[in-house]
Amino acid sequence: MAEQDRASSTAKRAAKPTINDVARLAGVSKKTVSRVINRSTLLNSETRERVERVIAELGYVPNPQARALALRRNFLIGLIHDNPNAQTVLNVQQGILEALQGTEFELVVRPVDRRSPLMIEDVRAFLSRQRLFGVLLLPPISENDVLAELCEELGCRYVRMGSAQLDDPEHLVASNDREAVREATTYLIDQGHSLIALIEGPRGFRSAAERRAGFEQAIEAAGIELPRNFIAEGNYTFESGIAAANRLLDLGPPPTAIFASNDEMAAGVVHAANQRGLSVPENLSVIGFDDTAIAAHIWPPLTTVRWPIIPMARSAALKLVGNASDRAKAAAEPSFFLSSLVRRASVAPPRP
Amino acid sequence: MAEQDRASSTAKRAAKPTINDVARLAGVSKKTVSRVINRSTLLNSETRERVERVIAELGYVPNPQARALALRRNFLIGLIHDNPNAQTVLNVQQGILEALQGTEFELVVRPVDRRSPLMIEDVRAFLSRQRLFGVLLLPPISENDVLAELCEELGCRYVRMGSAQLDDPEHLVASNDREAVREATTYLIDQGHSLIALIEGPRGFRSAAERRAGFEQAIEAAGIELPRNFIAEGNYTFESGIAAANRLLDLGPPPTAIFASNDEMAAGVVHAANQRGLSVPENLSVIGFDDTAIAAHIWPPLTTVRWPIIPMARSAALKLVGNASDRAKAAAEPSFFLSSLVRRASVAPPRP
DNA sequence: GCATACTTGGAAACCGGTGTCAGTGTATGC
DNA sequence: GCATACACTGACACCGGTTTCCAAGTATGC
Repeated sequence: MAEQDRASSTAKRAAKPTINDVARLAGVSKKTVSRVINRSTLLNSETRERVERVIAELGYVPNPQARALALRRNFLIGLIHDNPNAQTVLNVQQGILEALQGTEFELVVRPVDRRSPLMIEDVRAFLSRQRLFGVLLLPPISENDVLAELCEELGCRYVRMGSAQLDDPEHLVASNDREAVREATTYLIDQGHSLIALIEGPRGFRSAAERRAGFEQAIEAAGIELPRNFIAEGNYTFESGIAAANRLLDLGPPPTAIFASNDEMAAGVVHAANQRGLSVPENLSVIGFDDTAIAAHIWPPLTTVRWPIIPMARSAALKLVGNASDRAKAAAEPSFFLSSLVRRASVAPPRP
Repeated sequence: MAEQDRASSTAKRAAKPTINDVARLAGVSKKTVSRVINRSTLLNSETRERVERVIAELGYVPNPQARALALRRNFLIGLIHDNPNAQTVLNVQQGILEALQGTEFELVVRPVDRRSPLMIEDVRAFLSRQRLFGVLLLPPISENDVLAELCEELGCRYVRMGSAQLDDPEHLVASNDREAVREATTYLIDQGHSLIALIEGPRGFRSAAERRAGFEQAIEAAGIELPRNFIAEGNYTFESGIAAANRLLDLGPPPTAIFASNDEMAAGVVHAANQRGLSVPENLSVIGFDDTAIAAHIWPPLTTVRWPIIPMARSAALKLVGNASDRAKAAAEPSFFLSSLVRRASVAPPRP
């Protein structure tokens, strides 16, 4: 019953020419056609031409499912992420697709819920079901070592993106968040600020720890002594930025500058300042991190750290698929990217 | 050479149990295992149990490529889009994935460039190569009839999303943009505005035309006579919103309220107003469209039209995959969604 | 008790490609 | 002129599932 149903529902689809049709019309064997498709060098140019003519005539396109079965691997790259920022995720997708352009690989997206206890099992089911060629892991979930081990266990290639230490260039594409944040904080200090607060990312995230470390290094280097509660925690969302800003601005004395660990939270800080009748940058300087679209689009335009996520994603994807054909090239793909400060209008010297 | 290389590169991957292993260990034939997997009713419950035990023991998962080959269809849904708004695209992905949750379908994303002359050929290559189960088309590219015909021609199921007329409920999920914009414009009129400008979307887009029609209906119903140049064109980006706002605010007299055809452009209007020292909503009222994250995140929070894109995407996906198993259910899936006004803080009566 | 219908399970073909290996035809070496 | 090497091609098995077809077992009707 169910079987019949399924059969009839596919019956209407147009029958496509197969490799057998091509072989028959060209008067050669399947294998020869396969050789033409795969650019084998062991081929008489006359035969190749004849087969190619038939292929063009028929509009033959190899069936990727059959290929995947015979080759015991498919051409799907997975993107596993739980990043809350839409622009970041889309930028990553863009970078990956740039790298995949012209190849036979396609991108399958898989958002997951970091907080779900079933997350790991969910990913396990996904990976064993689909047997992807490989996966890319986006921060913050890329920091989860269990996930990386799961990939190893299931024999699935993977590349992690993030601000982690450069301990494994084959599986990691990273950026120098720590130095970039130090630079940004030093910029605030150079502008004359000494009451500088930090809104950090969630505890347990390497990116959060790296950014905090950069902040603290700069503060320490300047010999500044900060009140303990000048470090607030957020969870990378706009709302958490508002909440953290309100906590900080209620302090006595309040900070004259706030570094938020991503743009989303920085936008929340600007929002909270506006709500309180404080103007940015006159009453409060703000710096964000990421340089996503929102940074340029709010008022005032946000001074922020540009995180080169698109090149990072492209590089990660090349590393992943390059691994298949050209290991050397894949290994040569850069694993480390530099973030840098973008100066816009949300920073000014503190009012005397 | 190349063949050898490929073979060796896959050799390291863990060998997974196949249906043959299960059959052998359970002491039954492949077909019986297949029947268990596919929940066929023609099975002794004792046999089923035995097979299921072996499946669990081995951790057997059917190979989707082999299934796809045998069934002559795969389990991939494509999302073809050229939407400039990250939040919209991600919301759509979220809606689709909610619908696909628990099914064997996966989502493949495919951004395209609407302006490229190769776009159609690009999509054709994509569709004939991958032989997807079906595709979802996002606006604005969903309005391209050539694309829909291409899907028909290639025998690829499709569902279009957009603000188009409800002419084909099997292939379309739409919203009532026109009425929603009329409502929003009427709200501005009720607040006392009569110098109301429109920033419309690009010519040739049905969504742009629908929204403009709603605007004009409201203006006409109120008996307002607008200067011709109170309708400016944008292209749905933040920057085009700034440019259009500057053109409008340079007019004499300038508008006291601006309706922008999406939030991105509305944010640009707010940005431009701030740059000119105008405050929103005191000196200028602004309404957007979409209710994406940016609407709530800029200051002041944007009054906007909520476009129920997530439920629309979910419904579109259900329509697409439901089509396979349960035509009736798919047809029953709603094809029409209501947009409604969300009142925030960017609208106030005009200053006397 | 036997014919019949209905379950249940297996053998073999098939989906559309790729890998292995043997066979043919031509160039080269002696 | 014959043996050998090499380039090219095809027959066939195989990837891991589903489907067709048939046979055997079992329940039911008479």
